[in-house]
Amino acid sequence: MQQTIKQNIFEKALQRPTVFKDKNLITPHHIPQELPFRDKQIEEIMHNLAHTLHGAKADNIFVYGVTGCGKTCVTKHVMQQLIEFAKAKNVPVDGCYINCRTHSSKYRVLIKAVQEFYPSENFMGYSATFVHEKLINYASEGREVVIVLDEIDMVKDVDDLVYELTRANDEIGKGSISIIGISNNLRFRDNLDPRTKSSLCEHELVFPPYNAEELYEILRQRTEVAFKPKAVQNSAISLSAAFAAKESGDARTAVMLLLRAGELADKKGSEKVSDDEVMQAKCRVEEELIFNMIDTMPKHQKLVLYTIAKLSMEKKPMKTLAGVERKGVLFSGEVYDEYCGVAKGFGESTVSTRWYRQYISELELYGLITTTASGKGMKGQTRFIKLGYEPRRIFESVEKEFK
DNA sequence: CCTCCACAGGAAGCGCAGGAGT
DNA sequence: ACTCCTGCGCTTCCTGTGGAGG
Repeated sequence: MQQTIKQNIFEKALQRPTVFKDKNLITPHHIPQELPFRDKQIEEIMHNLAHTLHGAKADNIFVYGVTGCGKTCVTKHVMQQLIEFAKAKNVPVDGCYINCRTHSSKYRVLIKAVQEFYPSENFMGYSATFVHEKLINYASEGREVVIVLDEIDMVKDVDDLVYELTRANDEIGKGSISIIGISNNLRFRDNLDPRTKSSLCEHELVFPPYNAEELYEILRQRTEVAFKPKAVQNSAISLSAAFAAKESGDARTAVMLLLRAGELADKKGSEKVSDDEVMQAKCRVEEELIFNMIDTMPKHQKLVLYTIAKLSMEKKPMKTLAGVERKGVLFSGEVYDEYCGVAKGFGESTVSTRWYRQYISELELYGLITTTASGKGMKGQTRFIKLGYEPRRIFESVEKEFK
């Protein structure tokens, strides 16, 4: 006997009420149509690229500013507009966007660019000269080509790359190649070869970080399109903006915060995103960051952190050493001894005390622990170590790995 | 005052893996 | 395919520091 087919489990997910109208519009990858507070930058890039529409080479531009200040968004936006316009007017202008984090050498960048211009062919494995020629040929057909190199500081042989691309213009008769380099590393520019610097930085553009009011406006605009009407309280937007502004003026963080807050509201079945959800989302985003960080740590650093968490939880009655008050505060030497025991327990070797101290300084740098130098009343010199985060969560997450 | 303790942290060097050059 | 080079993770060794104790 056949039973009636049960409702598909995903049906329930679809029927579930949500605060979102279109969630895609509030992910950090989405490029919005409007880019507030960046008119000046858009104008400047646009003016420069407009030369290409008259059949002339555009200046190379170097764009820099901290993460999440709109560099990539603005550049992509202007490029998109340029190419759309050129296509509509039938002007031979073309361009491509390359993220140098994934294409981190001259060769890989060139391959990627040529691949964009000849999508039907495969150039992987061809010699660097061949790829170079192919790119020149493409421009020589009378095209003004603009290549955007995002995170350009990640390219190992960046001097070679910029030299080759700028020099290519000497070989091209009609047509040109221009570069837009984007970086959030402010020192990168100063470390460039002087010749590279002068050719890449014909035009420089600085993107300042957003302040709280600007972030508020950005979030408000995104909320309007991504969330259902009145689903997000104004105070929740302000709070997200304030958190992000305090950290670094990073719009990406602000957007992520609001996205997570929306997801939390959905999970709870709430129709509104309030301050509470934003606060919780902030904790979650922080937690995600912390656990990602722990995830990528070397094994023994994890064990050291685990030991600190373990000892902080145990809160052993202190060895009465000159009456030092001890609330979750540990001695450096004591942690090392315990760590050796813990490592043995897991069947692991141990690192030397020197390297252990290195790990401790790093953990402090990450903000996972705080240390203070021993003052009076202590024999010799040591560091007091205190965990800056709830020990149980760390303890459990690391323990899972070694069991 | 000298020595010891219990560390901090710099410098040098070692073994290894992975990439570049030939 | 082979060697050479380089960066990384780590150890060993060393010097420095400041209170405790003889």
